[in-house]
Amino acid sequence: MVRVIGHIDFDYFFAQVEEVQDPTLKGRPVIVCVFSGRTEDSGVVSTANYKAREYGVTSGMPIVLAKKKLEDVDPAVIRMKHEKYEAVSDRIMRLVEEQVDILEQAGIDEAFFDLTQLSRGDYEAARRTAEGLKRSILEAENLVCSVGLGRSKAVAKLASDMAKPGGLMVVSPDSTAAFLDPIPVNRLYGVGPKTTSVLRGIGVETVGQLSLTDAVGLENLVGKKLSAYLLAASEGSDDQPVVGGLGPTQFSRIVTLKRDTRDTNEILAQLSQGIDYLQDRLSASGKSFRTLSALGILTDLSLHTKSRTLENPVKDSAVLRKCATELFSELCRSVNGDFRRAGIRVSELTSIENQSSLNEFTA
DNA sequence: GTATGCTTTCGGC
DNA sequence: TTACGGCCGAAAGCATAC
Repeated sequence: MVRVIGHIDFDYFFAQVEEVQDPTLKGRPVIVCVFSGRTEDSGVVSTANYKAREYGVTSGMPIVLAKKKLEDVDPAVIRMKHEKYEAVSDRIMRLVEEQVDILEQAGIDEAFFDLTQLSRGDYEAARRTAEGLKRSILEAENLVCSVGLGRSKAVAKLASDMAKPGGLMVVSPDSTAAFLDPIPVNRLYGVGPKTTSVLRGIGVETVGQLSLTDAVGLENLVGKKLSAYLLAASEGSDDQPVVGGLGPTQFSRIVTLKRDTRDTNEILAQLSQGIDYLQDRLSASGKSFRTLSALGILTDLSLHTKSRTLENPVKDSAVLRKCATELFSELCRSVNGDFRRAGIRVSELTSIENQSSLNEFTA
């Protein structure tokens, strides 16, 4: 049976949550900002509502610049409160989960879902379900979202994107080819700048052109595995499943330092709470990590990292601290300038149950 | 040579 | 004129193994 996959995306999520909580904000430009604490207004815009975007404000823009662009129009400048948005997101995700076969959360403000069983492959039935979803979210939380339906995760995601703001786009199996054909190849999952430029080299700019590419020639160019995937994806027929119950695959903490420095001890002191936080998250989720990375962002905003993968997963806080110290020491030695921001990340997470059963096998 | 795993960097939100 | 976060997962760049 042809699958029915959905993607849901909460529009300008953080700013919209703020609007719902304070209806007097509606109609005004709203920017939700991360303040780094360096100086009064140092930091960036995380999310801008559509009114603010009309004046050229985008996410990632320095707060000072956004304020300048909005100086004549009385913007609401709001400090980001992540826990608040997370609570709203959790409620919405649970609401959606009740109405679909499987839900796969993909970040705080988006998720994939599978409606194949529920709709019995009928796209009109699925459309009604999607409309019901949007309605229930509007009734329960007053929040607008965009939804896309299609035969694969990639198609569903592209469709929800095109449905913004606040719409629903259904790409039936029959209309999939026509929908995908004009889309630039770099919009496909798995296609970054490198692959895009390789494809451009053989005159392939759009997904439609990709689907007409000679399989053998493509294989010689990008390898067997990627070429098979690309050709499947170009027809919307890749079969990546929607997987429920997945947690995050990495935890990280990054801070803006009190002052620029390349002193290992100074950096570690300011990251100390962050390390504790990662330890707490590991414990709370029952995970061990195998890879630890030290991240540093120089004053020119360039990113530098050092990472280490251990032979076996660990959850021990002493190991975490010791490795972090060593990695930062190496990182500081390897760069020329001073760091403005520093962070730490644990990845290659495994749950403790898996680890013990693995030990039984390897013992 | 192709697949796999690790490290580093990139890009989206 | 400049200004500049904190996450996440993906992509690319390698090294090594078969």
